[in-house]
Amino acid sequence: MNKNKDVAGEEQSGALMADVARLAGVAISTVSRALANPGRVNEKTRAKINAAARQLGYTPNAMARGLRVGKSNIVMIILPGSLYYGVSQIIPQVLQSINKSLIQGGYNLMIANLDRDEISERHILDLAFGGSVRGAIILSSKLPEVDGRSLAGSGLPIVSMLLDMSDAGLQSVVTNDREAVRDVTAELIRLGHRRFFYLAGPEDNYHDVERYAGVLEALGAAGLSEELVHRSGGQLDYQHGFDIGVQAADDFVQLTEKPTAVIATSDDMAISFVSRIQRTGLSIPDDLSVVSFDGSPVCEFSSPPLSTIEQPVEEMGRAAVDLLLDAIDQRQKAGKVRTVIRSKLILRESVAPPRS
Amino acid sequence: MNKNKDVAGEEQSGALMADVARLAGVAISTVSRALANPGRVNEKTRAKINAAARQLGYTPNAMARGLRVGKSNIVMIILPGSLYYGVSQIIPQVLQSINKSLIQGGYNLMIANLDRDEISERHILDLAFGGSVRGAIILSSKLPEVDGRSLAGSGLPIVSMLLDMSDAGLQSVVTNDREAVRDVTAELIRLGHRRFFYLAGPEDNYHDVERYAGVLEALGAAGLSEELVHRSGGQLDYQHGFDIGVQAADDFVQLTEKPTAVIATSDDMAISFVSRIQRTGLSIPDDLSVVSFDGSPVCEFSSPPLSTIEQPVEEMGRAAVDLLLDAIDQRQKAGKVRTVIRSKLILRESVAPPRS
DNA sequence: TTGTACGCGTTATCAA
DNA sequence: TTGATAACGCGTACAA
Repeated sequence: MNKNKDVAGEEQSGALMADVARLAGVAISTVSRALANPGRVNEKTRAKINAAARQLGYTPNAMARGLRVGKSNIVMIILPGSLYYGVSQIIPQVLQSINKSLIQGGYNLMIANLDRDEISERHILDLAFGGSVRGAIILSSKLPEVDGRSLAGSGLPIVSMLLDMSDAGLQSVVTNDREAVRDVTAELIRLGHRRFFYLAGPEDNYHDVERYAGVLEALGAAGLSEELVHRSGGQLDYQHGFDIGVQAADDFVQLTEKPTAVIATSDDMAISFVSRIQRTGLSIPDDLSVVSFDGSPVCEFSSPPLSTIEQPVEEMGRAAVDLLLDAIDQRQKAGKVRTVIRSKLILRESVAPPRS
Repeated sequence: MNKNKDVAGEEQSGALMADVARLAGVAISTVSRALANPGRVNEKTRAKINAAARQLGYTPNAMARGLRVGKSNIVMIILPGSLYYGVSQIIPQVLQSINKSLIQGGYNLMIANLDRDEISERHILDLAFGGSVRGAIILSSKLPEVDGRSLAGSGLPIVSMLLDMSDAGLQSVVTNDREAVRDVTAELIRLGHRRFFYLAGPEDNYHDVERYAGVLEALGAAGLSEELVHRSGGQLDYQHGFDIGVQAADDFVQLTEKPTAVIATSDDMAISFVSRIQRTGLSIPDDLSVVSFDGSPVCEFSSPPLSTIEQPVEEMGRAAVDLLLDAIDQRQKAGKVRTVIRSKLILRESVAPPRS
C-alpha cells in the first residue's frame, strides 16, 4: 500500500491510513475515527491504532483530508506592494504574531504578494477560488479584482488589517491613527509649536489620509490655520520610506519660514529626514522637534532618540486572527466590523519646546 | 453539479471542471487536457472550453489536483526562532524575493516558524510528511527532528539559506561571511587599528562562528595576537540584537585598555552599541571605528553613517529557489552543494584610522 | 463500537 | 482527437 520505494527499509515516509489499519488489525474508517474523534472509539483499539500510527510514523495527508471535507487549513496573508510601503519595519512581527495564533487554531499561513499588476491579482484570486485557502488577512491594501472575479465575491472570510475597510463590510483591525496624530499634534501645539512640517506617504495611502486628518483636527481645535502646516512628500509612489525623507529634507531647507516641528508618517522617512537635516547644521530638538509613526525598535537608538507612535502589531495580529477564525467557524461577533487597537505615543528626546 | 447556493446567480464561485465540460459540450477529461496540455486537443474544442471556463469563472481546485498527482505546489520557508535572531532586518526582503521566484515557477510560499520547542518542530514535520509541501527552504537553522521523524528523512528537497549545511549534503546558499569579515578586519589593521572589540551573537550561531573566525584569520595573517580582540556578547540566547549592543556598551566602558575598532555581527547590535557609546562622550569614528554586518538600509542614515557588510539577500533568495526547483524537478546540478554569494563591504564614515 | 461503501475534484490510462 | 473510467487518501453516512 505504501508506494514509496522501501529501499533497505530506510524510507519510512509515506505510511497511509490503510497501512496503520492493517498493522492495527482494524478497518480504515476506524483509524480515521480514532484520530479525529478519539471519544467515539474503544479505548483499547484506540491504543492499538495509536501505537501502529507511531510505529509507522504516520502523518495524515493534508490534501486528501482537505479535498474530502471541502476545506483547506491554510490562511493567506496578502502583503502590499513591492516594498511594503509604510509597513516594512513591522512585517516580521506581524507575520510572527499571525502565524503563531493561526497555528494554535490549526491553520497554516501562506504568503501572497499583491503587487500592482494583474498577474499578482490573478494569482491571489486563483488561490481564493481554487480552494487553496480558507481565509485571508489583507494588509493595508485594497481587495484584488480582475476580469469578473473579486476577492470580495469569493465567499472567503477576509479580515483587513491596518486599513479600515469596514465601510465595505469587511472586518477591519486598525489603530487609532487619526486620533493618535491629533493628540501628538496637540501636544506639540501645547509646547508652543506653531509651524509644522508634515511628511507624507503616497497620497492615496490610507494611513496618510487618516494621519493628515489628525493633524488638521488638532490645528482646528486650537483655532490655528491649516496654512501653518507645510506638506511634503506624497508625490512619490511606492518607494522606500528612506527616500521620501531624503527628498523632504531637500524640500525643508528651501523653506524661507522654517517650521519648528515635524510630523512624519513612518519611522523610515523620519530617520532619513533627521539624518539629512542634521547635516545642514540644524539641531534636533533645539531647532526642530520630530515625531513619527510605527514604533520601530530602532527609534530608541537614533540620535537623538526618536519620538514615535507605536503600533501594537502583535495585538493587532492576534485580533485579526481571532476575527478570521470566528468568521470561518461562523461565530460572527454581532455587528462589530471595526476593531480599533490603541497605539501608544512614545515620547523621546526628539521633541521639545521650540527655541523661544 | 455546482453545490453552491446559486442565489440570484450572484454566487459565481465554485464552478467545477464538470460544469465547464457540460457547458462546452465535451467530456471532463477533455477539459482537463485542454487546460493542462493545450497542444493535445483540437484547437476548436479548446476555444470552446476556454470560453466556457472563463464564462463560469472556473478555477481549478488545487487540493484535488495535488491529491491526484501526489504533489503539492507549496514550498515552505522555515524561519528561525522567536525573534529571527540576526536576520530580522532582512526577513521582508528574503520573503519577497523567494516568493517572487517561486510564483514564477508555479509554486506558493508557506511560512513555518521554528521555535525551540517540540511543538513547532512537530508542526513542521507534519507539514513535510503530510504531503502539504513540495520542498523547503530553511533559514539559518538546524533541521528539525523529533521522535523518529526528521526533516532530512522526509525525502523533501531542502535548501539551506544563510547557514552552510553542505557538510550534511544539503544544498546551501551562503555568503562569504568569514572572508568578508577577514577582509574588513584586515582593512582596519591597515588603517592602524590594533585593539578590537568583537560584538558577538549567540555562541553556537553559525554566523558568529564564521565571522569570528574571519577576525582571527586577519589577525593571524598580520602576525597579531588573538589577545588583541575582546569578545563581547554571545552569552545571550535568542534575543533582540538591540539588547546585545546595549549590554556590550556596558561591557566596553569597563575596559581599562580601550579597543579602537568594533566589529559587530549584526546591524541591530551595532546601532544600539553606537548609541550608548556616544552617550558616554566617545566619538565615532574619532575614538572608535565601527563596522557591522547585514547591510540594513537604515545604516546609511545613522550618525555617523555606519559601515556594514551587505548581504545580497535578493540574489540569495533567487539562488535558493533555483536550487530548490532544480531538486524538485530532479535537475540536480552535479556535485555542487554550496553556493557562495559574495557580500559587499560598504564603507561609510564610521570607520577611520585610530586617533594617533 | 466497528466495518462497508461511496464521494470529494482532479489527472492519467486506455479504448474508441 | 476524444471519452469512459479508475484512481489519489481520507471522512462519513449507513449498516452491521
